[in-house]
Amino acid sequence: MSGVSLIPLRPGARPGTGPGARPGTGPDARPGAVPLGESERSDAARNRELLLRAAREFIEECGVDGLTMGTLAQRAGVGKGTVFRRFGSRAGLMMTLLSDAEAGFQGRFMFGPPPLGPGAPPLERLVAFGVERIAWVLEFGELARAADVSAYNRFDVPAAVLWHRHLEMLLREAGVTADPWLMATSLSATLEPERLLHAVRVHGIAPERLAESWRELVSRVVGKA
Amino acid sequence: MSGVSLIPLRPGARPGTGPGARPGTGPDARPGAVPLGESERSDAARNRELLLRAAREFIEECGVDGLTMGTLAQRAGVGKGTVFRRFGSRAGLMMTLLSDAEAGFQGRFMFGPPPLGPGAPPLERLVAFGVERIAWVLEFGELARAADVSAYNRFDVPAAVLWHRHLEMLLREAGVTADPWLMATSLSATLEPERLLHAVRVHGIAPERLAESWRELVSRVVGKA
DNA sequence: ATGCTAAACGGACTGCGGTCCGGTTAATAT
DNA sequence: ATATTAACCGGACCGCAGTCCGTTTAGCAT
Repeated sequence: MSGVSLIPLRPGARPGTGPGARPGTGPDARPGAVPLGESERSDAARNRELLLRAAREFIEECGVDGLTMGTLAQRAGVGKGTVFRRFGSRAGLMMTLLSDAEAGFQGRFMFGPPPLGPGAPPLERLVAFGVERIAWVLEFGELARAADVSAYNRFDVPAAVLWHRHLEMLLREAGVTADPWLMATSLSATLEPERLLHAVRVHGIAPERLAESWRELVSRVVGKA
Repeated sequence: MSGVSLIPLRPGARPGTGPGARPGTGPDARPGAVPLGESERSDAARNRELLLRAAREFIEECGVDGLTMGTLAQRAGVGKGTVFRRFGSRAGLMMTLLSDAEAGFQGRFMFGPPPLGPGAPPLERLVAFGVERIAWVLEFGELARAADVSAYNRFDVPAAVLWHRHLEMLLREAGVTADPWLMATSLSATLEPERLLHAVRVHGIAPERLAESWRELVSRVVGKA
């Protein structure tokens, strides 16, 4: 429970107010991006912590799918409106819950030691990225699935954009000249939580096999098969 | 409005009764797979046609997202329960609406003329499959998106299993020995309606560019770059 | 025609995500 | 201490997907 995302998962800058908050209605109105540095009222901060703690407890007991916004509000002893003001939506809540894990992953592939971080050859970094991501999804995928907002803009969440750019950059460095943007899109698709979880849970695919297939795929894509 | 799926989109054999119908409760109970050949009561058939017609009209006017089950029932002049008994769920309704287009696509890649159908070299068939699929998604993707049931088993819908097997077979024929099953999974992921639609609608990617990238991808995967 | 029964019908009902708005309170200025 | 006010609070409310169950009816046997 510490650290803030290097790149936030959600567009809104503040950890509390999500994009779901109504724009421009009533005194609560606040533009999506706050100038940063604005502080939170003490009761708001207290309730946020209360809610996050309650949410984690509840998920521990009943699983991600068992958590409803109403129950959470009740359990935390606050009104339902408060939950939605803080997190914008159920997906927003899940993103907040994920933000530490996400920040850790981002930190490792951007600044960490090779081969995941900078310093290794691009192909090795690509392989490491996928392998690490697969492990990450196996650990946090349930939450990640619940954090997927249903609209298209699921791919425009800052974290997703960051992974995509990272993949695209590595592809370019590896010498892929044929539409690296779309190639990165295809690679991202391969690493989607829903599919990965399905392969493991329903078809009993071993994680190592996923990793090996990823290695094969990226090797062929960069032409070093 | 003719023709029935070669491989149904939904597990239930009958065009009406979906998997969502409660199993074993009350007189309506009917096992998922009916022995086939069982006939439909005339009022049921009439209402099904009524509902499908109304649904198509409504979608024409208000778009897929504008269609709610309650409104549809009202518009067709039947009860809400009837809509759900017929189609099981909103996703089931959408699948039914898609079934003609889906059957057409299936027929073309399984029995149609090369290069999509049998007769062409596997790589060419792979390329054709993706290109055709991209065009299909651009036409029916909105409906396909709404037909995606939210659970994992979205990938276990018969039609999805069929595409997957088709891709896997072509990969094997093309000489891919490294885990064709997972490779087919990655390729399927690339062709998902949600991502394709996002690329086109949000990022303004031209369909030809999608097709070209697909060609590049499969070429590299089969090692004929 | 009449009676029987399984299937179909329909609308009230539940639970959930998400919104609204009148009342409350923390922070600041005086 | 007191006044001011912007932010926050809470729970009633809405629309929608999906379920339940008492009622009706098509199809068939007599």
